Amino acid sequence: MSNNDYTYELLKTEGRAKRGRVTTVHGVIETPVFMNVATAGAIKGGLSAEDLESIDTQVMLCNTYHLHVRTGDPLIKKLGGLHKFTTWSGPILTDSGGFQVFSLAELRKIKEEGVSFHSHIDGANIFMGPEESMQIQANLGSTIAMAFDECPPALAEKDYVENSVARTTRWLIRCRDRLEQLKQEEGAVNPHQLLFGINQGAVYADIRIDHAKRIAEMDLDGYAVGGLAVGETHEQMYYILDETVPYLPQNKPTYLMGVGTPQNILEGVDRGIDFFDCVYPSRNGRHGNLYTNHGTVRIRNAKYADDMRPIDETCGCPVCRRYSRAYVRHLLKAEEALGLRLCVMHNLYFYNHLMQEIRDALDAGNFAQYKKYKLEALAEEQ
RNA sequence: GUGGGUAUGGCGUAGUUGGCUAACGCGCCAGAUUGUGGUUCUGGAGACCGUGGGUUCGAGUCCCACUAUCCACC
Repeated sequence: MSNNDYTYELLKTEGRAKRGRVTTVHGVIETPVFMNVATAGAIKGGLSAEDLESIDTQVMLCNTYHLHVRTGDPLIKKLGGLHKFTTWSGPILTDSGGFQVFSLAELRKIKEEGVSFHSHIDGANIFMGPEESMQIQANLGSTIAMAFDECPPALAEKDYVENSVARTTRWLIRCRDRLEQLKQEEGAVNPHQLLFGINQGAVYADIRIDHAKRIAEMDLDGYAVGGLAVGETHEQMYYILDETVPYLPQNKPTYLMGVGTPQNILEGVDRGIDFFDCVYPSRNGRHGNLYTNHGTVRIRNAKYADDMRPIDETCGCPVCRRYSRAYVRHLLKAEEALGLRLCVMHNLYFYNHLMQEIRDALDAGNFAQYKKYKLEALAEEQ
């Protein structure tokens, strides 16, 4: 299980907040970090690998399920793996497909071996379990593979969640064992591939804690908290993090899956989270909802038609350094692809830069102060 | 000047043989979206139907005049 090319250094703490540094075969990740979501190997909205470099992206997140059903992981392996294929040479994390599978599958189709469901592309029958997910992720050769888990609905009954979490634990053991085999096979794309386990348990703190203890014993490369931001309140999410994260190893990266708003991220960092990812910056960008250091800008609104200021006068991103609100608005209205690209670039830079500010604050030992200031600034009206 | 056509929310239009709180698209405004089933979804505001008369129980729909505008002709 040990991996000499992989380290997590805990550089500094403030309360439970962690400032860390992850070293992988694909480069260093300064944490806390926001991973940029590139589901099918590219950020939606037309961003290239070069664009990601220009907005200080550290980690690209790709999706096992999507790459499996379209193009296919065997072909990507044949072409040299996901890094060579996309030309993104930095760290890549692949989601296991668990989340998609459970949004596509009926609950009764879940069995001990795995899940059968229909492809959203052509309706083809697909079966995916721990071994299948690991095989796909090994073919892709990502830096970090995620365990195949079940993400129960937020409103699931407690006895359902208990059974589900027990199965997720058994699946985790199978994931670990299968990935170890795959990494040692001749011609493995990434023999140094890392595996993160995923904590589940919905909003039941006792289940979460038992599960966290159980998977912490497995000495995995990192630990995610999954199954949050799926319909529960923010208070419930923060409560679960308060209760659960202390039982995950402090000397390993922690990852809050699918979260979230800038506010969610500040609260997550405060509770000991290192990794985040979310579709918000890219999706909101495509919809013309832009983040600034002083509230959000709905760039499609008429009041920006003759506004020659940048999207955010305090932002140093390539978009704000050059283009005006009026022009960006015009591009969206005219359905020019460049409009989407600029909006998504700005929003991802905003998130990446937010994480840089958070790391700077942790380095300086004033995260608490920074968080208070930032939450107020984010709540401002434009 | 003559003949013909058209006048409906900011814009473009639908309104059946006159019949319930005048519809739609765009635009505008406001929400939603959290390990992406790829320019999304939901809601809201806004029109005394060019003006003035007339017919009728009832007119955006029919009649008259006026005004504006378009086309053709002189």
